[in-house]
Amino acid sequence: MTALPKRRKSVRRAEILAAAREVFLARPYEQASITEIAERAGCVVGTIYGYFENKRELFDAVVTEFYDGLIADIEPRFAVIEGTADRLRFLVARHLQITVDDPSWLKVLDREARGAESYFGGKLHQLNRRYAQFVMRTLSDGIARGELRADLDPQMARDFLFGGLEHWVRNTVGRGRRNDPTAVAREMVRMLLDGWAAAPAERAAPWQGLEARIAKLEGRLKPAARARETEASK
Amino acid sequence: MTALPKRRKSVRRAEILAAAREVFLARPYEQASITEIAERAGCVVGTIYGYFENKRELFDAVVTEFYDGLIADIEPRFAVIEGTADRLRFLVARHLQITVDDPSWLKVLDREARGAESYFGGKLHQLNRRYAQFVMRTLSDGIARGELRADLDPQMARDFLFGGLEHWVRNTVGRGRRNDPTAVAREMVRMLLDGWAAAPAERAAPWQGLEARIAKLEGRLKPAARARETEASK
Amino acid sequence: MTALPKRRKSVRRAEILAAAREVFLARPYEQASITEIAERAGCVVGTIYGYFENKRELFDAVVTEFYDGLIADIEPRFAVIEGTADRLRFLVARHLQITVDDPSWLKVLDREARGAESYFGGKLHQLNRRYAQFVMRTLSDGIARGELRADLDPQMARDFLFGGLEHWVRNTVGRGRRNDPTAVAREMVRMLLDGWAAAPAERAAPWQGLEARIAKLEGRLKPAARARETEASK
Amino acid sequence: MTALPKRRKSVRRAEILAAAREVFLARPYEQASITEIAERAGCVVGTIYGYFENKRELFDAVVTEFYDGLIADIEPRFAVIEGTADRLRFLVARHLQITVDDPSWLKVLDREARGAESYFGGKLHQLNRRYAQFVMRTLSDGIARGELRADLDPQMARDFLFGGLEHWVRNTVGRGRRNDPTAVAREMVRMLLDGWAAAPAERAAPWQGLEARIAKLEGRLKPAARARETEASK
DNA sequence: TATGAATGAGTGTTCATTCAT
DNA sequence: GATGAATGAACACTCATTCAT
Repeated sequence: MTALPKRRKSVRRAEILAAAREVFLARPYEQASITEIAERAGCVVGTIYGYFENKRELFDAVVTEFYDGLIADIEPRFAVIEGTADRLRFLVARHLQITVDDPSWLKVLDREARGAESYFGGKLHQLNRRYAQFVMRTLSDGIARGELRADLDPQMARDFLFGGLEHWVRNTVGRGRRNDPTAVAREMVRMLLDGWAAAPAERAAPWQGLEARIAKLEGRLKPAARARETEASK
Repeated sequence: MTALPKRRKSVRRAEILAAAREVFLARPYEQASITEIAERAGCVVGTIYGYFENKRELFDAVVTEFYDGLIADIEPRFAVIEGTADRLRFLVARHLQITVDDPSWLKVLDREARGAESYFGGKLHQLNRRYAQFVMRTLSDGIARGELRADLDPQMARDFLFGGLEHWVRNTVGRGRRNDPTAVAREMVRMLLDGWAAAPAERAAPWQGLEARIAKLEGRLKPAARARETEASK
Repeated sequence: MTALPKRRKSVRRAEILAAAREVFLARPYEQASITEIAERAGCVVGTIYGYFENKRELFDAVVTEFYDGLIADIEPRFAVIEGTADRLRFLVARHLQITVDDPSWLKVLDREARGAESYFGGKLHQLNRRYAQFVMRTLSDGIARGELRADLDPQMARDFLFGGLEHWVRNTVGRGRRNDPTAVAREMVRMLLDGWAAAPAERAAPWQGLEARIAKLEGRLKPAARARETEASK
Repeated sequence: MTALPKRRKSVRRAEILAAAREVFLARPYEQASITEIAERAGCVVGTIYGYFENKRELFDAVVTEFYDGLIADIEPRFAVIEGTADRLRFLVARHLQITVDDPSWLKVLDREARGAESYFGGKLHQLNRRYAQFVMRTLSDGIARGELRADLDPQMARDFLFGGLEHWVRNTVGRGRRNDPTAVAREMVRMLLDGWAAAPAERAAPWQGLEARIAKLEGRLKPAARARETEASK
């Protein structure tokens, strides 16, 4: 009899957003219909336009919400990891975890988010940059600390990291295969890091001094002895 | 009212194909319209259906034509390159060349790979596999010859190569920046190859011999001299 | 540009239904176009799809409406008629009355029954069965009461009744000739009933009693009178 | 090497006709396509228009061919049957035989042939009339010979015969049930003929005279006796 | 603020028919 | 006479968006 407490705008908005997320995860943008979103949100189409300008803005809001959650989840945990390899393993595993939580998210992000011509400089691009910053920071820090080669191009490295993840997910998870984020992350980072790592002091040490020592030694030897040495080294 | 002057079937087909290529390069599949293709081809929609069963088949024909040309171009040149690094540099540079010829191609290819669920096992997937075979062969050969680590996962490596290329292209060319395929390819391959390279055991060979030479040399020297050497090497 | 003034949903629905009835009565299903229905309903095609899922459902709704009205009209009047002949005359006359109200109805009904292979078991088939039940009940009751031959096949009888009506209507009304349902029904039922009627044994009852009365009477008369009677009856 | 003997026009025409028959039997008129007919006939669409004005004319030719064959088959056999019942049984059985030979024919004839508004007076109507003449002749002859009631309306009887057959076939054969033309024909004709038959002399006789006799008798009786009779008849 | 009926331009696809070769 | 490429109007159906209530 007494009216239910009036729903605040934010509640309604959240309902619509939740419904939109469901639908956008289930269908490609073009095929996702406002009508279906309204149905799931328990309101009518017109109502949605009271909260969002149009379909695209609603989609952007859904993606924003996702990125915000993702970044909020990563931030504090990332902050306490120091080593370059550890950080990369964490970030890669966290990225792969997305596909475990809902395999559709990466599809949506890759396919739809970057589809629009207006992507660069847009809202979604900013969000993606914020997310990618974790990797960029890891790489710059790694270079600064000497854990990564000084001549590594961080942009390029980032592209190969995310691009590789995208393709691997598409070919693996996209085909219905399971994956263990932690184990896969370890393997990926190992593969990449061996190439991106700065030549460690100890790795080069064994032979860096040798040439010099040999030269010195050999210089001292008699011509005869030297001749014999040359013979033996064949 | 009256039909255009008759043309040879193959000519008309080529015109439609060319028009379709233009349109499919300009818009995502869903947004590309048969009507627009017909307009650009200078015929009516009905005519197109005399040459292609439906929109999807037309799209497939466009992509097939592209892949066929690409593969035909690569095949003979790839066949005469032997070294793993050389092969990779060639393949990466050739891939980047696509974006120079028409920056939209890779967008189309990637978009559609992500598109229809029927992708895997389909026509386009086959073509993509044929193309990717150049990389896969390079990787297997590299492993067989000991130029790449025996425990390298070729699928994963391929995913990171193509995925990385895709992202890099999107972020670079996609933003209207120019690129020099050869130079970029060199940098990319260097970055990846240092990590994919064969394990230290084989790679160390050049300096493993040095140890022996040093030992021999040092064994011959007087203890006094040896003491002095040790001092100097600090 | 601007929407027509809002109407109550049921009103619009009725308008569309009425327009659809007109069109479906005028053209075979395949040739009836949604566009034309929309025009007659005074709305755009899209509006129709707000009320009906698709063309078929709209058609079914039109036919359903018709059958519902027909059955509702027949039911109470049929309920109070007992004799088999009376019932049949009523049902046949009512059926013919349809053609007087709108000569196209029977064409539509027959056409569609012959149409989709999915007819049997479908919605329309159910409706047709409900309607045909009046005849089937009449026939079974008639057999049960001994007014119809025990070996009459009710299905076959029903087929000949409705089939005959269909052909007769097609050849008579279909050619623009008028008909008086009541008179024609009487003639039809007479034609059929003489054949479907119960066997002579039961039918003879009315005059079987006469024999007895005659025998009694004659038995009282003088032989002379009786002789003369016999003579005269030749 | 030597050219095959040129096909005469009639051969080509027959091929097209045969192909058209196949297609029109397989699909409703609207869905039967000239292209498919051309394919089955081993020629191209254009060729067909060299032999037939348009699709409708081709359809009519197919139906004509069918009716011609049917009539030619019936004519000589019908000519030697005299009795009304025998003739009807023959005609009904022959009609049902059509469904055994190819169950689609009656569907085609009923659905398509009479669909066109231009049916009456048209070619197909003429053919149907010729076919129906066998029944009409049987009925008139039957009346003339006294085998059928003088007041039987032959048109109406014919409609019920063919209409009944059509419905019965639709409900029986159309549902995939088998039928034995001869047996079914016997049952149908029995059902109809008992009703259409003229009242045989002996059937009416028993009571036709009785009334008269009773009247006479009763007229002679004394009022007292008559009173008693009335009492008893209750 | 919420509603939801109406809009109308849009989609891919079909096919009988024509006519230049 | 045969060809078959081209036509072009027609089709059912969709859906983001608007706006009077």
